Amino acid sequence: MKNRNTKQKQMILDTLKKDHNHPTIQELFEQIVAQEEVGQATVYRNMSRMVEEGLVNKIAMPNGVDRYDADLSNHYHLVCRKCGRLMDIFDDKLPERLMKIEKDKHIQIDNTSILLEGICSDCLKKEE
Amino acid sequence: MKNRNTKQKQMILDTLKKDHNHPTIQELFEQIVAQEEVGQATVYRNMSRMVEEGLVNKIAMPNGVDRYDADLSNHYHLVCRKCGRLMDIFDDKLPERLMKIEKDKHIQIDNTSILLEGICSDCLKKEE
DNA sequence: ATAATTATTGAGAACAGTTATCAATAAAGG
DNA sequence: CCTTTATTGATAACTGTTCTCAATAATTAT
Repeated sequence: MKNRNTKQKQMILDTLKKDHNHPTIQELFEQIVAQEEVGQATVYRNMSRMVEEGLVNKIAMPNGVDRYDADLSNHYHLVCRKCGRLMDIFDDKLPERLMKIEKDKHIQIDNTSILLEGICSDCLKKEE
Repeated sequence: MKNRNTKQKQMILDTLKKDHNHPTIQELFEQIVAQEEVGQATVYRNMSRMVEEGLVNKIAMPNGVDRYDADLSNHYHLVCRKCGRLMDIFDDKLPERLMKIEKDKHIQIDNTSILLEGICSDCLKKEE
């Protein structure tokens, strides 16, 4: 008798799945509270549990608060220092290289987080 | 008349350079205070400035407090979930791949942080 | 169905790490 | 030296997160 399904938990996951902007917990909380009564402790609790369960990914940000991502596909992120957005970066060769490292260095890699800091393509275009 | 040299600032940088365990600010503070009078606000202030100046790297940890690194060479990190240590990972092919991504995606990458989570070679050996 | 059990919730207190405040100190330059 | 002003140290304030605990509600047993 563990890990019950509650409407709050479902609401939190649904909200994150719809939000493709890698929201913080506070941002998630605001969206959810607008639709339904939820305590923010509940959002914190469920988020960390869902991260443990692998339902959701946490993105540790260099200067600030963690962000969350319901997209579990193998991808990376770029935080743009112009517009501040966190963009998805997909690349199929990077995982191969990481597997090579895993073998060469005799380590076991369970999770990879790659955070690039720089300027996104949109902002680069505008600069010209 | 900006950016003066103080003995505190020097002390902080020296201490970080000697500590190869990617200490947190609190850990740094304890080491420094043992030798000399320093306020912890001073350590916080100088660390964030030194990160801005590029003298030092900040490592955003997934579950917890940021760690710092005075080794500016191009390398990555593995946090071991057995021993908890943060190990350096050097690989010369990864930067090439990232430069390829930079070109392909039309983005500008100023900084790359790669944090692998898993088990270090020492702990893997012990497990057998 | 109904009752019993217990995981989950919500509100707020507590906590940890970090930043801001401000008078005192001490670098840097004249 | 003397002046200027960046930096320091102590502490208060702040922010994001976790903890506490009684109330609630999801599951299991009756």
